[in-house]
Amino acid sequence: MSLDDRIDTATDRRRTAQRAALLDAASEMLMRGGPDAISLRKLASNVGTSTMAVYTAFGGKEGLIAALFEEAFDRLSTAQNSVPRDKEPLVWLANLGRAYRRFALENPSYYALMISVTMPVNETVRHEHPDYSTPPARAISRHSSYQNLLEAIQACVEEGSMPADIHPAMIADAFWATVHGLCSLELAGFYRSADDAGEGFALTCSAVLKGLLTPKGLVKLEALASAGLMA
Amino acid sequence: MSLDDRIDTATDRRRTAQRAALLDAASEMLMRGGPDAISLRKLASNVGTSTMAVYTAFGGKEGLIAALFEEAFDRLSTAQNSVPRDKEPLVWLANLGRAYRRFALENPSYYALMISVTMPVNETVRHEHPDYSTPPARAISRHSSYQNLLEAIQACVEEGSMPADIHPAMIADAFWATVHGLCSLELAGFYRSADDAGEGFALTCSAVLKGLLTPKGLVKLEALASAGLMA
DNA sequence: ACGATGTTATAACTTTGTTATAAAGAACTG
DNA sequence: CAGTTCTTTATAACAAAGTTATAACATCGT
Repeated sequence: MSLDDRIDTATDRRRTAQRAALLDAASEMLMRGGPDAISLRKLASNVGTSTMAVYTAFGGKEGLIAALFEEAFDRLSTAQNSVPRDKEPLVWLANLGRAYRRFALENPSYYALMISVTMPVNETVRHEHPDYSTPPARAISRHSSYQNLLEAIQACVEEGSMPADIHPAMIADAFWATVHGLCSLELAGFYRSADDAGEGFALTCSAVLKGLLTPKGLVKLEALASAGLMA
Repeated sequence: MSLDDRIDTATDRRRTAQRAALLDAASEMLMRGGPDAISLRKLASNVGTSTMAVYTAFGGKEGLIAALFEEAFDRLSTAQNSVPRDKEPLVWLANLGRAYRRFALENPSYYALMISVTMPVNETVRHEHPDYSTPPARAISRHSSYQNLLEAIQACVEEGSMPADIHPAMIADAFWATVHGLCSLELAGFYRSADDAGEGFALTCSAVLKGLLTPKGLVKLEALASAGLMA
C-alpha cells in the first residue's frame, strides 16, 4: 500500500465540503466589503460552524485569504484561457488585454485582493502561500495567465511584428504593467464613466502596443485595424 | 475682531506640535509595516500621550490616516514640482515620469497608502477626506501633480507632437496609468532587480509615449533621443 | 468494537478601535 | 487677578476580532 492512494473517505468528503462552504462564504464577504470585511466569527456563524473550522481547514485567517488568493488567480487564468488563440498574434494580444480588463471589472474584490499582495502593505498572503513567499510577487511570471501573454508576445516576435532584440518577457511586462495600471485606475473610480474608461483602455493599449512594434508590425496593425479585426 | 485672526496662543502651538509628533510617529509606523501596523495605543505610547490625543487631533484613526494620505500627496506634488519645466515638452514629460517613479521608490509606504485608496478595498480615506469623498478617487485629476502632467501634455499638443483631436486629459490618463502600473509592479517586487525594473520602466514609458505621438512628434522624439536628451 | 487520530464547540486571552467620564489645564471675562 | 467656561487629557470600560487551550465528539483503521 503506497502512501498516496488515500480513499475518498467520509471525513475526507466532509472536509472538502467544509472547505468549500467556508471559501464560498468568505468570497461573498470579500465581495461585499473587501478582505477586512471577513470576520472569522461571522464567517463561521454564516456557515454554521465555529471559528475552529477555519483553523483546521486553512490554518487561520491568513490561510483562508491565501486560498481566496489562489481562487482569484484561477479565475484570472480561466478568463485568459478562454480567449481564443487567434492566428493573428496582434489580435490575440489585444483580446488578452480586453479579457484581463473584463476579469477585473467582473471580479473587483478578487482583483483587489490579487494586487493587494503586490503591495508591500499586505503581509498576509506573502508569508502563507508557498509559491509567493520567497520571491514576493515575482512568481506570477510562472503563472498560467502570464504564460499566455508571453506566448502571444513570442508569436508577435516570430512573425516579425515585434523586435527580436528585446527579451520577450520585457515586452510582456510592458504590456502587462500598462493593462494593470489601467484596470487599477478604473476600479478606483478614476474615470467618469465606464465608456470613458473603455475609451482610455483602448487608447492606452493601442498606444503601448504601437510603441512596441517593429515597422513591419505597424503595417500589420494598420491592416488589421482597417479590416476591423482589432475592435 | 474678525473671526479669522486667531492669535498663536500656547494651546494652539501645543496642538500643532502634538499633531506633528503624532504624524511623525505614525508615518514611521507606516513605513515599518504598512497602515495595519499603526496601532493607536502603540502610537500614543511612542509619543508619550494617550490615545485620546489622536481623537482630539484627527477625530480617530481614519482621520489620522487621512492626514497621512494628504502628506503622501504633498510629497508627490513636491516631487513633481521639482522637475524643471524643460522647454522641450517631451523631455519634460519623460522627466515627470521618472520623478514619479523616484517618488514611489523613495516613499513606498506612502505610495502604497495612496493607491490603497484607489482600491475598493480601503474605505478608510474615502469617507474621511473632504476632496476624496464624493467622487471616489477621481478628484486626483484636480490635484497639483496631475496638473503638471496635463500641462506637459498640452505643451506637446501645442507643438504638434501629440494629436489635437484627442482630449489632452485622455492622453495624460494614458501616460499616468502606464507609469502607475509600472511602479505598482516594481514595488510589488515583480522585477528581479532594480536595473531590470529601470529598464522595463524606460522601455514601457518610451513605448506608450511613441504610441501617443503624431508623426511630427515621432521625428522630434527621434531627434531628442539621438541628442541624448531623453535619458 | 476499541483505541488512536483528528475535528469541533466552548470559553478564555490578547489586541485594537472607540466611547464615557472625570480630572486637569488653558482661555476668556469681569 | 479671580472665576467661569471650554478644551484636552488620562483612565477605564466596552465591543469586536484573531488566536489559543481544552475537553467533548466523531471518525477511521485494526
